[in-house]
Amino acid sequence: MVTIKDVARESGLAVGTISRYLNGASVKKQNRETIEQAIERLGYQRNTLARSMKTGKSMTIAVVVPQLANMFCMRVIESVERVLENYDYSVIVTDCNGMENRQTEKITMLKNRMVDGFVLMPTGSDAQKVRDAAGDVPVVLIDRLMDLPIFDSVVVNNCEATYDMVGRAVAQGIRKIGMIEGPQDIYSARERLRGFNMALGDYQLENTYHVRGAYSAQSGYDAMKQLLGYDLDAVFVSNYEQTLGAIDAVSDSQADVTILGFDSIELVNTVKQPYLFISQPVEAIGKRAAELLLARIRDPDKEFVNLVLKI
Amino acid sequence: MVTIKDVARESGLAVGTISRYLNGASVKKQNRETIEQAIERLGYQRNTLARSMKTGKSMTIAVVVPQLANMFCMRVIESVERVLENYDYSVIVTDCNGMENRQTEKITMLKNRMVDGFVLMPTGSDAQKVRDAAGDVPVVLIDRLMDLPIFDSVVVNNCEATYDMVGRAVAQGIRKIGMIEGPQDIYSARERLRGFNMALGDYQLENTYHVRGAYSAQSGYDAMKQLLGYDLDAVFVSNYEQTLGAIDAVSDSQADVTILGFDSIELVNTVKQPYLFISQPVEAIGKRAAELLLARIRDPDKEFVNLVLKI
DNA sequence: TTGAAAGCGGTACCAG
DNA sequence: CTGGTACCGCTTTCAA
Repeated sequence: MVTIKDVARESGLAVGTISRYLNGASVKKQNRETIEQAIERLGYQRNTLARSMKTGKSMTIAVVVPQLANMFCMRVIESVERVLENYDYSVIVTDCNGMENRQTEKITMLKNRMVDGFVLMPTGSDAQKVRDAAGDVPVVLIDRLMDLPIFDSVVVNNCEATYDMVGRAVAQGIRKIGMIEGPQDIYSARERLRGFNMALGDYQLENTYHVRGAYSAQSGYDAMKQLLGYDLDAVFVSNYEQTLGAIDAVSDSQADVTILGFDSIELVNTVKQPYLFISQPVEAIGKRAAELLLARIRDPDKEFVNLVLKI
Repeated sequence: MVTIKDVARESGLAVGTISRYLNGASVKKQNRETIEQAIERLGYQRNTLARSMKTGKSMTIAVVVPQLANMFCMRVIESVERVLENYDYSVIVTDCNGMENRQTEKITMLKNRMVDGFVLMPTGSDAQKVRDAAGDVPVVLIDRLMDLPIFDSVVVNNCEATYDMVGRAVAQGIRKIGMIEGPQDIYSARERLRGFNMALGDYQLENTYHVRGAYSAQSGYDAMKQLLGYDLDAVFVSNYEQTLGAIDAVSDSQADVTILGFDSIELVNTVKQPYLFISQPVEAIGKRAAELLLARIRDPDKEFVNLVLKI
């Protein structure tokens, strides 16, 4: 490994001078050229680790999500990255496999690697645990809120969006609507349920049936199979994965049920059953999260900002 | 930040002793307890950066892919991670947005962060460029090969699998088969085309039409629209994203065409058109790649291993 | 502007 | 088994 010392020796200058050159401080023109040549000749590359150790910053942001194989997460992250790269931050991604203690471990490990900030789609809702793991490194929450308002965050108006979507269904003459709920320890699932129940009340809908399931296709499938036993015009499904399963179930049973769900699914046009969906602004979520994080890094003591994007 | 020195002071021992304790060397029982208490009291956490700097290893593996929002990539990565975590490696993921120079940049940056190895789903095929960027850090290729055999790799038998699938279609009486090719700078696209052409010859299939497209749904849609202008029983589509578009196109046109493709798509059961597919062993790809990488890290000078998984 | 030297938080060697 | 210390590669004073 060729180090700054090698460059110093090669160019006949002091290490400090090379360092200052590397960091854009002013260096006599002649020396600058000597240095550039030496670097070129030696193929020197700055050791980011050593640098981070001195400066305490790594110019790296970590994104932590429940799982990688999730299109919603990944699309949000791509957006986060697009913003952050403009500010010379690198983005690294990790998942915690939906396990809260793994999440804590990963955050701790990343903090000890001196990442400068976290974008977190949280698993569990113990904010204090996250805060402890992250130390004083900024954290921005996306998609889900936790039990304490001690982070910046970007979420969508799940409750209202759900409410509105039921409204649209009602406007189409649909009145018997079932629901596949998500896990109630997940913020979005709770909010969507809340919105659904509000709509039930306001529109005076009756004959409704709820089944609770995990955020997975299998669970969506099973839940839908159950609901198909009832006399229902439509079923609201709490998330993307569940929707995949639900559609499969309806298709299997040749049933005639409108599905209301979150996020457009692939091949949405080829699905036979009527499917009304709410599109989440993935691009905007990522962008705003990145911006919040940058702002927080600049000013660690500013007030928390909790963004609710209207769908 | 609480350092090893603080722990030394707090416990009245020398830094060296603390370090040795941390690394699992033998420490007198009494001292061990003192240290543990001090660590507990102070909330000490080892600084991974400093450690990496001394040891030259970071216990981190980087996975670099063309894009994050790609289920195939992510499922492979999850598998990689499952293996590597057993060996105490952390996995971080980055994408290069399908740009070769970005890929080089990312690899360089990660090397300078002292990652211990790369799992790379390459963009472009300039192996030397990757080797230069990675320095002497091990690289294992997945899914795609490059122009020089200077890396370990795990790919599937794209050519044969494609050939066989066409054979199966022929066995069903299908003879007029079109093809949506992938970008020919991508290994898998070339191999699949090769397999397809071999089948054309061996089965003496005629009336075939090819359209070349990008690995994207839009491109698959457009290509299929074109092909639907011909008299075809089936169309072989080169990858997952293209297939999504192709199915959409067929559905739009109410055409009656069997689609042959790679990877099972979501909602595959609800798709009206007949769809024959080849499932890639994502789990195995990731597992084998991780194992190759571990082996290479252990023995940097062993011969390159190029695995071709039979589908 | 530059060189010399003191660290950043660890690890590893050496003498005891 | 322990303490002391040099050093990893870089940044950042401090004098000159």
